[in-house]
Amino acid sequence: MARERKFTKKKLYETTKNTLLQHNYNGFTISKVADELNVSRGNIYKYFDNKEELITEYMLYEMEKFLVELKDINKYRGFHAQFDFLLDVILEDNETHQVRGMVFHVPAINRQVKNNLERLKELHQDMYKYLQDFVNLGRQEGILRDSIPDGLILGFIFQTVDIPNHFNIPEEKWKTSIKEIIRHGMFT
Amino acid sequence: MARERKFTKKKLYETTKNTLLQHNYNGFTISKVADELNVSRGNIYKYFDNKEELITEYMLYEMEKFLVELKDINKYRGFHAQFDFLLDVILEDNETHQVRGMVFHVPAINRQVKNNLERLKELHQDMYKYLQDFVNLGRQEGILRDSIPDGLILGFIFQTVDIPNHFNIPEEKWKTSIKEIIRHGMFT
DNA sequence: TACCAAAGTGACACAGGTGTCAATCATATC
DNA sequence: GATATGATTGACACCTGTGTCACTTTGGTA
Repeated sequence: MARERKFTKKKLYETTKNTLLQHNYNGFTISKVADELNVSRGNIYKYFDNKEELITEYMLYEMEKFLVELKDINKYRGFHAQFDFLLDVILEDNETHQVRGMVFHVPAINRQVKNNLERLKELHQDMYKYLQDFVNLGRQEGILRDSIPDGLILGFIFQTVDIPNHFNIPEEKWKTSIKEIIRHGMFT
Repeated sequence: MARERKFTKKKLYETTKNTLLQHNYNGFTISKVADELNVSRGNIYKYFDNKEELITEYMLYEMEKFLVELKDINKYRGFHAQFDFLLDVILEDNETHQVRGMVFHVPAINRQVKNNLERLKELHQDMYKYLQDFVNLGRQEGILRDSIPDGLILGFIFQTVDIPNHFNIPEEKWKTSIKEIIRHGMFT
């Protein structure tokens, strides 16, 4: 029918993610993405009207992927098993969670972007429902400290997985240490 | 002698800090700072040749202030007392620590900025000396878990104080919960 | 092999930020 | 009141990124 595309949607999203991680929302430009893909800027505008649409659509893609994974948390019985699963999932692609925080920087410049942002908000609420069930289970089983408010429990988990591994501690050691520190802190 | 200034250096630094927090390094512009101060852009260039100089000099100002506070850690005897002091200091102006992370985005565009960045690196190392002594003390006193590597201990503390308080938990409750969770985790 | 639809390009006008500088303004001091 | 000095401003030229669009390229199909 027509010419072959120089990049797939997946490759484009991957580049979007890397560019966001490297330069943050404000340093993100279509030019950088185009350069990275060895493609002209105009080409990208064939698929996305502006960078806000590209970014929000990439975010929807990531968020939907994450929710599919997260749903499996209910396959696990007991809080301890769910905790282990959740941490594995989050640690696996913690980069995604860094990107998620940038949502607040995206201005709703038009109807399309506005819709995407609203849909993202919905997905975010879905995510919180699963996580809240998880926290409730922990409370029921008497595993989570009563003195720590719900808002801090989840904030704590998401913040902890983003600790930069500056000293390049090996991945397995890193993961088990992170879990241990979340469970029992750093004091003996 | 001459006309009165429309803003003090302190006020300028304060605005710089707020603008950085709100827009990140890449969204930071001299225009925004000037607007905030109700002053013309050109006026700010009388005191700083470019935004990199403004930002790095502001960072030096904050870092020096922080180090003066941090030095007092040695007035406290025993790891528990030092831990309590350190967390109070960091939680007090945790915004400053968010800004510190932006150092890596500042390009060394000229000699002056390069010097500032080098000086910042030195101060950062000074800071780490104090913190490493603190960690060593915790190890000596057998309070810190052996299984958790040094690199994670400090990363953990700095990351934890940046947890966003989305649910507006009252400050005192927040602080004590943060300390508790760092000390003993969220499991019973 | 000629066609044509989708993929891709580069040039254009525009928007906003940068850094400079001559001109203007405010005020302490004489 | 005149004056000198430092503060402040706004206009200028430049740069980078944006979004658009007419045009070119590619390759499957009639």
